[in-house]
Amino acid sequence: MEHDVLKLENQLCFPLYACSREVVKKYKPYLDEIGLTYTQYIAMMVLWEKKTVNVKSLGESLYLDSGTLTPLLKKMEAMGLVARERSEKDERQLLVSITNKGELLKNQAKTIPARMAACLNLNAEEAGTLYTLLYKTLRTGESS
Amino acid sequence: MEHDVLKLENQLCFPLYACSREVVKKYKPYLDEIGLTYTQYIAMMVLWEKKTVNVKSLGESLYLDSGTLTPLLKKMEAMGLVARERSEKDERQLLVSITNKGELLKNQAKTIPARMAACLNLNAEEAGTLYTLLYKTLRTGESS
DNA sequence: TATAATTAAATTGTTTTCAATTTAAATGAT
DNA sequence: ATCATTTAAATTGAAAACAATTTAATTATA
Repeated sequence: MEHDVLKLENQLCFPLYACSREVVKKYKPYLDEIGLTYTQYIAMMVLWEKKTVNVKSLGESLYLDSGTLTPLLKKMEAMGLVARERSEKDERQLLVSITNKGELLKNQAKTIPARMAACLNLNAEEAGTLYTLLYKTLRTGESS
Repeated sequence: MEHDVLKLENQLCFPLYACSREVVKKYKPYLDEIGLTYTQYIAMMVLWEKKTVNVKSLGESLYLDSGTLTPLLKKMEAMGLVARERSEKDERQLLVSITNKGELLKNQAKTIPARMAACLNLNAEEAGTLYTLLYKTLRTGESS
């Protein structure tokens, strides 16, 4: 009865990986209602809060790089949710700004968090603990 | 100072999604040493334990479907890590079996979990709590 | 038995993600 | 001022993941 360090059920990373994908999948029906993918949804969250961000800082917020964000933002621009324009102060930077249409979407989105939370059957304390541990892990070696 | 339910920092799903990707990225240098991707690595874990599984049950173990697994397993077959053959009892099923070469890889892999754990800076209690909460969330609505 | 329904993989097409490179702009050093 | 370095996005190419469909085999039903 050895403790096998390579057994799937003895890993911490695996439930993290699987849980993340399953939870994102659970969002799909709600996000379909407002025409967003999960990645677009979290990008909109940043924009609902900040109104304008450059790609770099959006990427830092979402832990995504320009390889992911550039096509995502072009599609969101085509959907009329954001505008993209170069910074005048620094032409290297692309400023992404929320449009009126993007602002209006927030009204339709605001019921989603509560409906999702209801899916998860964690109580408030458990959710808080999970949140804290995930952010602690996320901040590990932020330098990478 | 309203509590904005659509603020990124008020979400539980986001650190889950970001943390999962960051942790998988942390595996990369270790997995590169043995020539596996993360998905191949967790598939190997199931095979190191079970020796033979069909695609369906492998998918249930990993929360992945044949659309992901078929190309993954074909590549792993080309790498000589697994063999693929139809079940004689039920020709619909494809049996995936570990090869000698696949078995040997376990020796090289066995140092990985401890080295990864050292990266995460969670103590044993925190890791245990996180593990439990992730599996609780993962099992929510297993019917999906 | 014949037909319908179900199941398991594979396939197709799309999206996401990431690594690595490229391009262009800004900054720093000589 | 010139050249080197750094930085920000974009691009390219590959892998991963998923939805939806297809194919073939099995099981259930009429």
